[in-house]
Amino acid sequence: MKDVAQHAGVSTATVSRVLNGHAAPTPETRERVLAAIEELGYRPNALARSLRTTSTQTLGLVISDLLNPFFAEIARAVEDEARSHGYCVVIGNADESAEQEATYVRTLLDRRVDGLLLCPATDDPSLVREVSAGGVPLVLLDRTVRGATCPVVRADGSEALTALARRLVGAGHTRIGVIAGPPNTSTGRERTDVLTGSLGGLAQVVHGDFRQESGSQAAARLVDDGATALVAMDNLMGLGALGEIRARGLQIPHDIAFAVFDDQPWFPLLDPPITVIAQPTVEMGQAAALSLLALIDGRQPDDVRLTAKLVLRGSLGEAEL
Amino acid sequence: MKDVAQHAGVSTATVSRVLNGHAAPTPETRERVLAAIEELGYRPNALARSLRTTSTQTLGLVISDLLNPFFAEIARAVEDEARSHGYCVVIGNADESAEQEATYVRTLLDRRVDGLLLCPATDDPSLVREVSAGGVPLVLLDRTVRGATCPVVRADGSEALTALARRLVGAGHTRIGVIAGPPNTSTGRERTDVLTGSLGGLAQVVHGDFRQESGSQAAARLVDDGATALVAMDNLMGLGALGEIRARGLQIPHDIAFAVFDDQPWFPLLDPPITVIAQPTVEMGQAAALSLLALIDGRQPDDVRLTAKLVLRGSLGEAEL
DNA sequence: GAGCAGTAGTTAATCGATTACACATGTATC
DNA sequence: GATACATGTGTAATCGATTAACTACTGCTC
Repeated sequence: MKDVAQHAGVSTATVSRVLNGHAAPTPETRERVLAAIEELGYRPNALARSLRTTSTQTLGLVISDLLNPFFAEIARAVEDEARSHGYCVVIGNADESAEQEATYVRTLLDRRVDGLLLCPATDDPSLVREVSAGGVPLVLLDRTVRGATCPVVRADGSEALTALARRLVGAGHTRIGVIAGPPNTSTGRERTDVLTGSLGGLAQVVHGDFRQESGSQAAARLVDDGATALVAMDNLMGLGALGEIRARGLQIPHDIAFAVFDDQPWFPLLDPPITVIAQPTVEMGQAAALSLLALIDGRQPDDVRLTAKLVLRGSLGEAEL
Repeated sequence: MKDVAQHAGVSTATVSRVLNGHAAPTPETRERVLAAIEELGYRPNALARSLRTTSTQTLGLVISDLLNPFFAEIARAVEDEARSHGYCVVIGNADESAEQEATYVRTLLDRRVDGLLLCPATDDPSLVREVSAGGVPLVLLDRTVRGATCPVVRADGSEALTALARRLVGAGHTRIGVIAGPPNTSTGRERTDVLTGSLGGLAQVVHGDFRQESGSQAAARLVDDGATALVAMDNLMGLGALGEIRARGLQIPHDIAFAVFDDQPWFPLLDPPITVIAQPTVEMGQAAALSLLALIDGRQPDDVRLTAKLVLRGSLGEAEL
């Protein structure tokens, strides 16, 4: 910057004003400065700028697993929305581990992100408190924590789950296997509670960890126990369950009815196509980014609840008639 | 930091020394400083530190599309490897657009990443030159550019493609549809060249853009033209092609043989499971991260070529006998 | 022509760390 | 007891920007 100033025969203050579009400099000076910038190929140092202004134009996003297409889609949406507002997004992968999540959150805070989007790995509010205590704008995404005091953006699957339960019961299933998420996550618990609630005693629950492997294991146990219908509570566990079903040579829906919470582009390609509860991922990402930007802006956004929808495709068999 | 120093009754220099594990401070002073840090909940400002040290402990990763599981997996691997070396990764989404790619690269440079991993959207070397001119360590990943002068990490699918071609020809296919990537990407061109080369005149090529929609369209055209076998050059176009095949009610492999470049966890779940050329994505990500770290370290890593493997699963029909 | 306002630009403090250099103290050596 | 050397700590410059406060100049009014 000093070089540019010298080159243009002005002070660094003037260069800075040109850079930041301040009113002061004469069109003529402005020209000279811009020419010097061009000539020297100067690019401002964002670190120095941020240090001075205490704004990094950066949002932090900590998610559980980038390999989970659900989160990838959310990340993508957040990123798009943020960019269109002039913000960058730094993504952190917590790998469903509370410890790694905490590490990442702290790293992001150390780098002075302007705000943080968090998909909490567990119910535990301590990390959220820590962030709030630091005064950093925070929005929770997809999941919440006990006694959360910050805006939350999530999908509401109750209606869809109730509808799904009604169909399963209506079709005469009496042993319905639920491959649930971890009970210490809000999504894991709530979805399962709603579904088992509506199934009134017909449900058998096995908890997984939102990963493929746990899906296969849960499916194996539930099928062994005589389940005639299986509902997986996220797409990765669904993938695992489908693998197990296939490995056992079971036919959907003839031998077993099947549904997944979370849609994926390849579900319609299976035979039969898989019935799902589709979450509005893109909207969730957008809404979360917007809430966070509002918070950064000093406004107080409301919580957002978007509805997930039941999409019938055939894998429930007669339950879809 | 000043507060901590005051609290511990020392100067900021000493605090800094404790923080950075310098030899100097007395165990006793160290204790006092650490106590003060603890008490005040002090966390060092990474911006200020980076400004002073000119090192951000951050790598930039610019990929074409986070929604493409291939890149998501790579991103994940890069991130893991980087973290284990004490580095953070900032991911940028170029969305297969050269322009957005350039924007992102510049943003990352402005933030003074210590090194950059780039999956170039096109063959054009100008962006790469710009980065190199800036003296920032750079490694290309998955794709290369014309006359690249920096380390490149990629998968070599020649052998697998040749093997695939041999099988298709051997099984008597005479109109083989190739859903190719964009000709202005190295992967798009090279894969297609190798395959069509080994198919010796039996290939019909339609270029897509590595996205689902273009896959369906290409598949539609090729099937209309009488193709009895289809090869998609990446998983998203493969997804699109499968959709089209299904929409037309064609049976794999009876009506049409099918294979995809890129494996995905759900390919084995289809009926029949899809034959693929699997790329070692995790290894690619790791290798790229390691190469970049080496470069940052002042060493000169070699190019890395990992081999992609043909995985036969049944979707080629008699070609797999 | 003195007084005032307005404009364009400069000087220097500042953000929060790191670190070369200076300084004070204690120990070993002759 | 003077000299040298090691050791622990403090002082202040520095990284590259932003910006409040100030200066210099022009032009206008009375």
